[in-house]
Amino acid sequence: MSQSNPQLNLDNQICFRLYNASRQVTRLYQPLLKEVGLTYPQYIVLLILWEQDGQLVKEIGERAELNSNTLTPLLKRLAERGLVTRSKNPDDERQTFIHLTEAGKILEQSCDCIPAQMMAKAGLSMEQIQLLKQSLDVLIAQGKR
Amino acid sequence: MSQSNPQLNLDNQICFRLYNASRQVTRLYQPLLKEVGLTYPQYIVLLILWEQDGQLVKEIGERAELNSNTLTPLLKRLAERGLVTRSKNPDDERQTFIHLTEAGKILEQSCDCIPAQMMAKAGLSMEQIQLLKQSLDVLIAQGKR
DNA sequence: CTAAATTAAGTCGCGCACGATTAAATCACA
DNA sequence: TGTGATTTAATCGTGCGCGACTTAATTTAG
Repeated sequence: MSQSNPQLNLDNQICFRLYNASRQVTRLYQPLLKEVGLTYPQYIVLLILWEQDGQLVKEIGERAELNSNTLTPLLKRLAERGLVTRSKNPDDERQTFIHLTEAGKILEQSCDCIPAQMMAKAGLSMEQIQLLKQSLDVLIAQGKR
Repeated sequence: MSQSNPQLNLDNQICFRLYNASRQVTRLYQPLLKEVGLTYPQYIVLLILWEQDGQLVKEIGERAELNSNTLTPLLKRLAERGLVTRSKNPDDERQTFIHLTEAGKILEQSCDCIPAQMMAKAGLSMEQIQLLKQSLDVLIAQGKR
């Protein structure tokens, strides 16, 4: 151990685990998402739209914690694939509404089985899941202060 | 709730929290890392080198769970900033050794205070940290199966 | 001893993330 | 009513992540 400061040790660093765990989970999703031709962030955005269709870019951004510099190109790709439409709000031309197309709505059914498959892959008990959720929510809340 | 499948609901999805928490933590690090001019992945790689200097690209990759297609450009940037050197192993010319420069070693001292500051920012108890680590380790292990 | 297989690093292309900036529309209010 | 401030989306540049591939060196198997 050439480490002077034990706190710098990677094994003690929550940051490193979080960074890796997040990428591992994305990798776990990949084979499932590949079947429906979606990337992980695209899937997140569609989850938001399946929850509530016809949202503004800003509203999707607040839910996903992503800004227009990430969302605009992503949404354009979803539009090119015919999963969503992008239309200006005539009452306020600064705003862009995102609506699901029929294809986008139908895709929800194809994704129905993904959460259950992921739960199985993750290998966590319901109890562990609950604890993990709580800890992550604290971290997420801290970032917003 | 326009949601047919309750498992698809974002609030129930661990994936979404993990994805957000990971980015939030990166954002929490940013003001601290900006002072030393590092990105978050660069900091991770330097943590690995501060733990053990003189590693192969492959070894760093195993520790960080990153491949050469991510590491090579990142290491080149660190080399351009004079924090590491890249040198072929004369005994096996396929391999590239990464060594810290003096500047790279000195930078460790500047980063000494980062873990403690992050612990304060994260707002988690030691108990919560331990639980979080355990859950994340399970997820990370699942990804490797 | 050489041909095939393996290994390590690098290259390429795409899609995020995100800071910084811009442009346009709307709002506030003097 | 005009004008400066604010809001919203889009644009731009940089740096990851990662799948797919290439290149070069080394190992192995026959």
